[in-house]
Amino acid sequence: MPSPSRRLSFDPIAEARAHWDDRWDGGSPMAAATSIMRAQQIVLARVDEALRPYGLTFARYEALVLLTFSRSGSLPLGKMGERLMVHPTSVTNIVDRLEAQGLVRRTPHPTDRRTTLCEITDEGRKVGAAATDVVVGIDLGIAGLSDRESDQLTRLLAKMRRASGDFA
Amino acid sequence: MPSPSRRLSFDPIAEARAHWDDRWDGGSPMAAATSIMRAQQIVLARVDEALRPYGLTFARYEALVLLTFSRSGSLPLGKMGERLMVHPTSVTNIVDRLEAQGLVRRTPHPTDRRTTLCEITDEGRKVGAAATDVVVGIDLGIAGLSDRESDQLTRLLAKMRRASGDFA
DNA sequence: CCAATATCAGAAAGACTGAAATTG
DNA sequence: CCAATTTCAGTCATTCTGATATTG
Repeated sequence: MPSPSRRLSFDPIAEARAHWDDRWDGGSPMAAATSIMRAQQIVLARVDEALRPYGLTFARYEALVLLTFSRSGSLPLGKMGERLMVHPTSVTNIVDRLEAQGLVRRTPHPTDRRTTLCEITDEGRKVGAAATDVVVGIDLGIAGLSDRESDQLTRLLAKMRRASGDFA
Repeated sequence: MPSPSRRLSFDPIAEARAHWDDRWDGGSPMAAATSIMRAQQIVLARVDEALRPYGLTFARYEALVLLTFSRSGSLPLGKMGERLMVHPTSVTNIVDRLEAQGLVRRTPHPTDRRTTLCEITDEGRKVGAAATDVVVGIDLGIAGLSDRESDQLTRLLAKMRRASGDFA
């Protein structure tokens, strides 16, 4: 449990919003940005807790899922970094750990010998599936929203991500 | 800059969503949770970059703003931890650094001698205001949204946070 | 004696910089 | 010779656990 997080009796962001508007312009984006930061803490705490029994962090879990969803079950490390938005050296670290757990293996790229492929193992698929069962089973913090609202949230964040250059 | 992050040619979450729905229920909350995680990376990267000239991280900046907005300009460390959702030892660390920068000072609590107050200094108010000018000036990643959409986003996330026990 | 508060020591995970090795 | 890919060494900031001192 990352945060002892006793429940507050009020919404700290709504309160801060009032102060923002008193002194600065741009209260809307500021409140939205702060909301994103805080929501992320909640989601991350729950997911990491759910993944702990599997020896996975959210970052490693995401890598595993990415490989599961890929056509060949393998991807160049560089591609993984792009998709997961992580530093090249962090990819190395993530794959190191997954490989030590036997969930992925490094294989040479068939044509480009500079690149290394990361391939998910059978065990990796098993663990990934089991972990996903747990993750979809817990309340991700999103449970307070209907599917319609969840999708609306996803859509708004997609618009924001697109404008930020996350994708085209 | 945390992520080299070349722009992708597609939305990775929309793509993953299709795979989710093929194999599991609960695609909506999963996509929303993943969107939150990814949006946070974008916001954090931009804010941290903007704050670097001031020697502040987002966590320390938030602490500074929290004190600025407080009535007396000071708060017990424990209260700060609750508000910022950080571990008690992390509060100690944050305040240590802010104090070393001369932006806050520790003062004894008038009645409860167990607790320590963290008080913002004049310099802290100055730096906090200057940093805020920069933060509201940059594109937080939210610029792709109208104020109306930003507020909608904030509202959805507030609903989610409330349901998650963030506040009552 | 118990609870709350803050701190400390230590460990761990993560992310970054800068450099190197290999290959296209 | 330059660019791309990955790795390594090292550092740094952060965060957690467990323990401790102090006080209510």
